[in-house]
Amino acid sequence: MPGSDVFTGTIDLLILKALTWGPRHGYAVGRWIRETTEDALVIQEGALYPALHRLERKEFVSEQWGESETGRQAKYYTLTARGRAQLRREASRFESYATAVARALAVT
Amino acid sequence: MPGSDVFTGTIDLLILKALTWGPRHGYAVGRWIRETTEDALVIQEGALYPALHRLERKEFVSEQWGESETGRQAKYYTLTARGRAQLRREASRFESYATAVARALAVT
DNA sequence: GTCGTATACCTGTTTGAACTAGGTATCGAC
DNA sequence: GTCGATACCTAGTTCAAACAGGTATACGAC
Repeated sequence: MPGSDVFTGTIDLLILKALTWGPRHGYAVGRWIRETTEDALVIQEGALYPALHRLERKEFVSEQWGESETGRQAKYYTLTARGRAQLRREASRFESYATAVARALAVT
Repeated sequence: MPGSDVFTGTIDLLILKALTWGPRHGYAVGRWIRETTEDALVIQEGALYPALHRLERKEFVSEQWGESETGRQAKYYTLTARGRAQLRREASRFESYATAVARALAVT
């Protein structure tokens, strides 16, 4: 993960979160992450699309081609039941992890 | 990062933090991380020692052989000025990153 | 005595996520 | 007509972390 812009593992988590309100296409997922984190997290396309395919292989999301708001063909991703469970697991793991690190950093 | 036990990049951060109170040897660094995070973070030795060598190469820490509390030879690591600066940078990066992710996860 | 456990170090190999750096194509605006 | 935004893709590279071993000392239990 050369540049280390992103902490490994959080991309999947954020993608799953982005899909909690219904199907979204890949490009929109990336935009959602960038926007809701106010540019603090920008997922490169070379990381985003492989991550989506990875999640599809693991059956955390399913794919459907559809039409985007702009009238273009786009691949929509839908959170599966397994994906929803995975999101809960990963979110709680991230939180306890972040808390643990923050606690360690706070030691004086 | 196979098992995904640890979010990439945080090992270095925690090692640097562990050295803020003076020199510590590698084994003690690993123990400190495990103890202060109450087993939430257990750094494998196969990740810990290479990380220490990496930080040494980058001149964030320096090495000195010494005697441990148990009277054994042990390699002590000391935070350099550059290491201290790196710790500040990485700690603040982690905090803003964790905050951004937490904010995204909190969206309803 | 030797057996297990904790201490203390090490590295070769593999894995795989993220990055780099390209590529294709459509559409509206200027 | 070309520029930017949208929308998708993947081959190749990097390198942190995990895996899976290894060495050696000290100490108490048995």
